[in-house]
Amino acid sequence: MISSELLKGSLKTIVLKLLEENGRMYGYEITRRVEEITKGKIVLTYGALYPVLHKLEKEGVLHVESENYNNRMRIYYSLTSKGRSVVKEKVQEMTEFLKSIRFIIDPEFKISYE
Amino acid sequence: MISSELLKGSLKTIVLKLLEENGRMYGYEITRRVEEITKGKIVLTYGALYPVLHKLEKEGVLHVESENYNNRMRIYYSLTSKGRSVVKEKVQEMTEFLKSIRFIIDPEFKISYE
DNA sequence: TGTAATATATAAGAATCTTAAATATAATAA
DNA sequence: TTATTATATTTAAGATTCTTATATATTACA
Repeated sequence: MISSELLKGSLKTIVLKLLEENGRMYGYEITRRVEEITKGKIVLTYGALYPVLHKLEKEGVLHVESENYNNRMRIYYSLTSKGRSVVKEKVQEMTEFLKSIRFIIDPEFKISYE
Repeated sequence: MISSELLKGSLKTIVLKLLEENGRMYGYEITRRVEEITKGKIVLTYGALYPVLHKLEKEGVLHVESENYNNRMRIYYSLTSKGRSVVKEKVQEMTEFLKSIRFIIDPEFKISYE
């Protein structure tokens, strides 16, 4: 499993991108999906995820709908129009970051890339 | 330029990898090199870099030599034997992280990869 | 003579994440 | 039937990391 240290800073981007792909999701579902996609390598903790969801809602990036499913509360999140533009910026930035890190981590990559 | 938020957690790995590649470097040189490699996209601040170097020294990961160059103090850092094994772990972890993030950020990548 | 570049240090504060505990229901296994 | 696992969210305390700002000092260049 990937140490949480590396995860710092990328949580928001992960959440927003998943919402862009899937339309709407609830918190628990997001953690499950991330584990599934990364084969257990990235595990989001609830203590990190839920506060981020609340913050993104306050910022007008996410829209919220509470629903009851089998007597269990589910709070669905989806992107607002602001959210759809924020996710594009975040993904662009992440892509630049991935490329930059690869230049450092894997110098061979840089040579073959240029 | 890449927001510092994304950088959180990867600073140590960047520093250690540069030292693995270059043998020994001083702090200021590390910031210059990172800017050069990433074409200014990643900029390390001194307030983040120097404390990390001190910490890695305390942990026995870095070896330190002070030298005087043109009446200017330079503190050279290089990997200890422990450092050489730590950098391998860190790079391995970073590689897994990059791959996992790409699975999320760029779902097309996942399809073509599997 | 002044400004930019070189070179390191560190304190105060902000932001983010971890850990842990709390709450509650449904489903499954023993 | 009872215990455990899975589902679902919340939030507080503490740790960690990074930013911002300030301090110090020399060399190079305009």
